[in-house]
Amino acid sequence: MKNNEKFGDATGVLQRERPTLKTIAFMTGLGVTTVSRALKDAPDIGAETKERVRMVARQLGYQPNRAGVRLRTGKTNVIALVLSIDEEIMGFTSQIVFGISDVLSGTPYHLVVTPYSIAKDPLLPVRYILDTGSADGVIISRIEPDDPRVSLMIERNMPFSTHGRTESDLVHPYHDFDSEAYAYQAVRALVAKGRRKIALLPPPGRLTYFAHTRIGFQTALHVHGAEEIPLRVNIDAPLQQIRDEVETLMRSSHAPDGIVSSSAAGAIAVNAGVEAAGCVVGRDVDLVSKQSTEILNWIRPNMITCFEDVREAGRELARAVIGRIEGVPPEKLQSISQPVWSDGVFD
Amino acid sequence: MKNNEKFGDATGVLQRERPTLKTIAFMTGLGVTTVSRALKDAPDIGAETKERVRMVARQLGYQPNRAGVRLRTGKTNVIALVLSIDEEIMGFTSQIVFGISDVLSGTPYHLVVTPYSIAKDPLLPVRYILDTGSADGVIISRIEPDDPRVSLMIERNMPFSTHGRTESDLVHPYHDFDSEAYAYQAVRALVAKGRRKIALLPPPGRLTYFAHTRIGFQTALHVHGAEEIPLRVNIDAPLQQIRDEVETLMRSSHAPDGIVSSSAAGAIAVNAGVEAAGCVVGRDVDLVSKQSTEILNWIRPNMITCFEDVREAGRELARAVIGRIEGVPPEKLQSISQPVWSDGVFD
DNA sequence: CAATTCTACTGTATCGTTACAGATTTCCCC
DNA sequence: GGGGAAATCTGTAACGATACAGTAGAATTG
Repeated sequence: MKNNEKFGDATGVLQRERPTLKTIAFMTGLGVTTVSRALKDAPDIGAETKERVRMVARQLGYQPNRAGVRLRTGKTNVIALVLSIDEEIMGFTSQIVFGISDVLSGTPYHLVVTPYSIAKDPLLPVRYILDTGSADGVIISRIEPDDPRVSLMIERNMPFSTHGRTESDLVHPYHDFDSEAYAYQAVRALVAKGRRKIALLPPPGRLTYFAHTRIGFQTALHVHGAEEIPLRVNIDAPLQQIRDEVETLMRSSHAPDGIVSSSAAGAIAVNAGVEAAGCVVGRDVDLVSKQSTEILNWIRPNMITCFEDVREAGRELARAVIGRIEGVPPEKLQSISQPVWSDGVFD
Repeated sequence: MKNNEKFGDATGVLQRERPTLKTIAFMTGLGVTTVSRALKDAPDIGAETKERVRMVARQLGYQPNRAGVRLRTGKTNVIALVLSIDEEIMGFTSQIVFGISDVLSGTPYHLVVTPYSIAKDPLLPVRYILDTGSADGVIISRIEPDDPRVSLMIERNMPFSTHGRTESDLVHPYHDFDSEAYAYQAVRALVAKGRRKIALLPPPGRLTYFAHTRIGFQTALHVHGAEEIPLRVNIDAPLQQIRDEVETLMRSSHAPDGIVSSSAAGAIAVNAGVEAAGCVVGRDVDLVSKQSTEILNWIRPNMITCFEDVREAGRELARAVIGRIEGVPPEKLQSISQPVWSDGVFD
């Protein structure tokens, strides 16, 4: 018996080799197939046998060999997170990674991080994953209204979820922050403070939530009778450029008395610009921003901030891909999180 | 011939199936083994054959099936990054991930992120990787002087690199920031500004770089004739606690006139504490911090800052593990990065 | 009680790759 | 021209898991 090579050492010394189905089969006296089926609770295996197999497996610390499963079934047990390296630096990435891990840690899935540069083709990493079948599910961010990655993955039948929405009529799982509500409420908060000349530091125009932000912003301006002071940068611009642009604006005759920023890093640059122009946030101008950590409040307590729970977003996204892998219809895997304003903004 | 099932479609329509060695073997008329060996440039394959195989492989967009390789050879082509979820929030994690990816993107390695909580056993994730053989190499951080993960991985012969050093005599690859130099130079900078009563917000005492930091700090105090004002928190404490501690200290009779922080987030809390006590950084007290983004300078331009290039650290760490995997001796895979002070600190 | 169905289990082939032990052909040398 | 080495190439088995098509024996049925 060939098995003996592996099990012949009856002295009881350290069993170094990693246990496989064969090990369990040998120990229980069953066939490998039976063991395999017993461990997945197949209906054609006797209850007592299952129990016995499970006990031995537990005792040996058996963990299925991922390569074996993957080769035979095609199931990788991998979720790929496709990240832009140009993503906001301030904790966004780590929070989303940790959020995803929160959920995956209770599953057999591993998280593979696949960064790309928006300077190159954003389709590349997705194509790679599709062509090599290297993941069971994919999470992407920086979604565009008609994102080619979304249509590609749907066409190729790859489960995925997106951080952000598209605007095509392709139905897919997503999690998104309600940027329209955010912008609307931001303006409302400024108006409540008596501000009427309001500038917006928006997301890049390519991304879907740019439109959401603008709609909320403009609606609120209209409803509350405020006026937009145009600003010619977005949050993807270098901080220095945002600062300079804001400084110029603040020194001009049409300086805003309120500014809404779509990112924490952007708000920091805006604040620097305001101060460079000799103004003070909270006195000459009010500044609203969203943030994924509490950092802004530590820096300038009189900034008006709302919290976007990116870690929870990560959790939602992970739940969504897994749901999709398990066959849940996409329309049941969509969620939108609401802005949470810090104390005192709205009462 | 069984192959025909796969290649019988002579109409030339879409070759959807992913190509394997068998595909190439069929197209070139060679054996599977030959193709395999040709692609790895084995010496017993004819030059012309190799060329032909490479051409066909390229043309088909052949990519070796990772599960096949892994099952047969045990090589996973995976680097595992083991991260504490309690890691500094401000971009540390993302920078290190992107740095590692910079290097891995030119290799067949994928990056798997494995977070853990320091509340639980830090050995767990490492043990899991060792027991399941799920990576060819591991990167860990938050290194302790006698880190059990290091001895475990050496014992089990798992290539790894560490962000931070140990103090045992186990030789292993690492990358570290020179915290001793940082603390020394930080004190020197404060003394140069006329400060003499200096407090330190150190790393947690468990970690190796706590000692490095303290040595640099105390040496500089001694050399430059300054005095330590004790502070009873470390950078792992909640920001609120740091703030309160600093505020109390600043209000006391033995308030420091200089503070050195070992993290950017810590510096923000320190600054808040200083201001809460009615003092101003740059006037009543000078504050030195290191940071991995430029954020502090945007917030409080008169903080004294030095830059720790965490992304480059990620690159170094990735190069180091890969070196180790390829058999480079560990002592050749050690590096220490020096603090880079912002303009004007030292001239 | 023979025929059928059920229950519980098992052997074989296979996924894609590579290690290993040949096999075939050519070439060289004495 | 026979022996042997060198140069190329190839078939088989194996890694660990699972799909599938059985099989043996017990239970049920008419």
